[in-house]
Amino acid sequence: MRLEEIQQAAVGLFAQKGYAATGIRELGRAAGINSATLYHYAGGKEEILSGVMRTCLEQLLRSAIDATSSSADPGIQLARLVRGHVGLCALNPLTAKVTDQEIRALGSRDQEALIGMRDDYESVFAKVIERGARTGVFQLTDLRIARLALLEMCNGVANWYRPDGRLDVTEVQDRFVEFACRLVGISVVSREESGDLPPIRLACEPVPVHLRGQNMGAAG
Amino acid sequence: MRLEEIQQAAVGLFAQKGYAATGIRELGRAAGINSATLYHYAGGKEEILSGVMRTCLEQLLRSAIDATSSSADPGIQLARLVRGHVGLCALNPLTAKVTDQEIRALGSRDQEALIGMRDDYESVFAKVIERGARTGVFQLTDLRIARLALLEMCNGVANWYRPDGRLDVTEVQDRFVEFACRLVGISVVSREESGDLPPIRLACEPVPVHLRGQNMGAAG
Amino acid sequence: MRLEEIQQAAVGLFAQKGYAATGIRELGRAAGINSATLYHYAGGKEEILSGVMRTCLEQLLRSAIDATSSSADPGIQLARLVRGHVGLCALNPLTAKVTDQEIRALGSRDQEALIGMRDDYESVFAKVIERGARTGVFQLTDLRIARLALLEMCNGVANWYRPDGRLDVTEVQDRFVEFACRLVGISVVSREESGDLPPIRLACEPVPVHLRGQNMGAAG
Amino acid sequence: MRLEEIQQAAVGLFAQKGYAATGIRELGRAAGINSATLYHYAGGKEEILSGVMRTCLEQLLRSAIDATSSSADPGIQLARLVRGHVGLCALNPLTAKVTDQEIRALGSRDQEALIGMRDDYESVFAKVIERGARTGVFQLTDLRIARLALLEMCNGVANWYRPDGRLDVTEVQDRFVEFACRLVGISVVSREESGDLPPIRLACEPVPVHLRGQNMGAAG
DNA sequence: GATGAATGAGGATTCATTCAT
DNA sequence: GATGAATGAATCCTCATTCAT
Repeated sequence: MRLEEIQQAAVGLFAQKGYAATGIRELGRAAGINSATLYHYAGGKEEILSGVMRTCLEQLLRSAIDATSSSADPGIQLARLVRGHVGLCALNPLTAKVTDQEIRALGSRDQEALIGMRDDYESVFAKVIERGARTGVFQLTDLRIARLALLEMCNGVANWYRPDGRLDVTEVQDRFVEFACRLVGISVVSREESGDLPPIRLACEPVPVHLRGQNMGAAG
Repeated sequence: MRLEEIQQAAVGLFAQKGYAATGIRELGRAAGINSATLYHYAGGKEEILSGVMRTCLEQLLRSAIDATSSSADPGIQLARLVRGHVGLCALNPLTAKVTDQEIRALGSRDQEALIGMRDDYESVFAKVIERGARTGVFQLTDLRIARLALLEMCNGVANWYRPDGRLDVTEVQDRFVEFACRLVGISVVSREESGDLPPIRLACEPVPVHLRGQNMGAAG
Repeated sequence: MRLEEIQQAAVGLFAQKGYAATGIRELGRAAGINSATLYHYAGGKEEILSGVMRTCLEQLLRSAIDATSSSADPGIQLARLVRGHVGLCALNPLTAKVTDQEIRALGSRDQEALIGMRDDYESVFAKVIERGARTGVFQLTDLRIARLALLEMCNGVANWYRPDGRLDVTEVQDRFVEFACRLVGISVVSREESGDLPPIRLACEPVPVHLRGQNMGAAG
Repeated sequence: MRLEEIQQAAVGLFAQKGYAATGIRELGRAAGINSATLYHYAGGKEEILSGVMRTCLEQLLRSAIDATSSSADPGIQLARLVRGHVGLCALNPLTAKVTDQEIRALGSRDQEALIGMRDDYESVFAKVIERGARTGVFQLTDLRIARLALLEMCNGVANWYRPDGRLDVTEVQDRFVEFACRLVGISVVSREESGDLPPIRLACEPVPVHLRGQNMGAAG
């Protein structure tokens, strides 16, 4: 689909140079089309950004619901939340980075909606942490600080992980589950208990170089 | 000094809207001067940004050297590094955020120099972690991931802490020292062992509203 | 063609006010388009200038080669060079004036290239004069001074000749051939021997008022 | 005197970059003073230019009157006019160049006055040529073309002659007297008949490098 | 006499977007 | 479906000039 190619090009540029510093002609060039054609498929610069962010946040929300629905144990829930978040950030680092950093670029309409989604997502973490602490499972002094530290740590994955690097996604997920468990003061949740959430590649994430041409038909 | 007022106004806007999305007239308006006058004192938009970032990174580097020079214990060194980093991020959240996110906006000349400083800073963390792991003090599987997780977690403070909020800086520092110790698998380093580093307010950090006018003479 | 209209407007203004004193909005207004549109067709102020100068110098070079290729007699060659140069300056006075005076306004890249072309052109004169003097045909004491005097005299035509004035181009050419011959100390070369070079109007030369609308279709 | 230093700096820059492309701060820097101080002595950018041009044209006019007052012979008068003009252009090439090229930069008030002076000067040439032709001494077909060719040829000296070069001023004057005589069709006027006009260095002409420090007191 | 500070106006250029083709 | 053409608004920055010190 043409829209997704445009989104991929846009995510790549937005992640690298920032939304405001990326020109619409530049976007078109990266997508291989005229900048006017871009409006036909994607409807404008801001709409591209909001579409990408919505895709990302929807997936995060779905992932969070999955993570918390199959077990009532706060430790397992937390581990699965972290595994899902880190998985998404590792497989879609550019999309995740853009989603995390460019909300400010949106007009108030989109901004409010997306901030709402992000708040919904974070409140899933907040509730798990709260229940873990209240039931005495987690050893935490300040729940809000713990949640923020945890989320920032996980978000950070998007800043340095690259799918074409030496590290396996699962490896990184394992480490972050371990960090998260230590952070809240529980023993590490095993991969068996936290690991059946297949990480998902978003359509808007640019395809890394080492995967280029893999699933392309005769057209290319 | 006029330059510092300009830097404060700039940091405030850069943190809120991003460097690229902030206009020079807007900067002048925020600083209470004509945009042309701004060039007289600060020499241009990019120079303002690079000056702010240099100030911030220099302070971080100084802080890191202090943190690692008074004790050879990796745990204590790590705790002091974290305390210093979190202290700076908490007292200067906007400056820290801008420094963390806008390196890409600089020309290659400044960019290289500042990336070099940042790398120097991070390598202090890397060395402490490496020694802690090698001596069997820290319990870590992958040192690089641990360092990145730790740094991102600490950097994140700049994204949510506000000096005019309910949280005390010291409180946040304590929590993050605790998180860091748990992360590397050691028992928590006490405030006595990690805490004699007075956090420093940078001249370029905008003065929060609740502190405005506090130390101003009759002139204001 | 749009580019040529822009060049004509530009040459008119550059000749009148100078390159540096001519604004880009002013250029757009004179060409009947928005200043941004001007970039679409012409690519910027300096590019307009360099394009005009290149056009002019290329024509001069071509003319000089023609002038020296059909006869080996230094006197005839000189007469034909002068006839060509004066013809171009008379038919394209504004373009010639701009080409002569605004090299300094260009960046070093274009400047070097165009100075090279001008030097090539002048060396054609130099060679003819040198051969004329060496063979005893010309009576000259200092060849370099003679060449410079001759060229400046001819260039000057662009400063005062106007195609819509009372003087015929051919008349001016005849006078200058006469002057040139006297200058180097030979008897005047007849029009038959020097005159079969049709003077050429450059596309970038603004159309004088008295010729406006002459060859324009219904569209205008 | 301070004004003359400023004028010298200005003439140097105006000749090199053009009036419009020369900044007032640049002027100050070249003169070794603050741009605000420059207003104290010279009264502004345009006033500097008009002052320089007036100095130059006044000298030319004086020289023309001298040239035509001591002999009634058109040939001798012409030779002396040329000798004077070339002498001034050779000794003050930058001033002469600026005077010749930047009238357009002035406001209408100054412009009219200076164009008037220039016309007065050129009419001296016109009258001599007219009388030479009417009395049958000069062999000319078109008097106006001859005058323009002659003047442009002489003006051109300012474009290539440099006082610190290999050529002697007197040598150049001799050559141009010769050219002028040939141009109007008379035998060459001897140096004895045309040469007792000492060329004058204008106060606004920048001192060439090879003469620097020659007449400077202990102050420098 | 000399200057740093200050500014409104304007410099060239790029912007996101629309529209006729 | 796709694009070149077109533009008003905005970009960063420099301008010549004034003035209080």
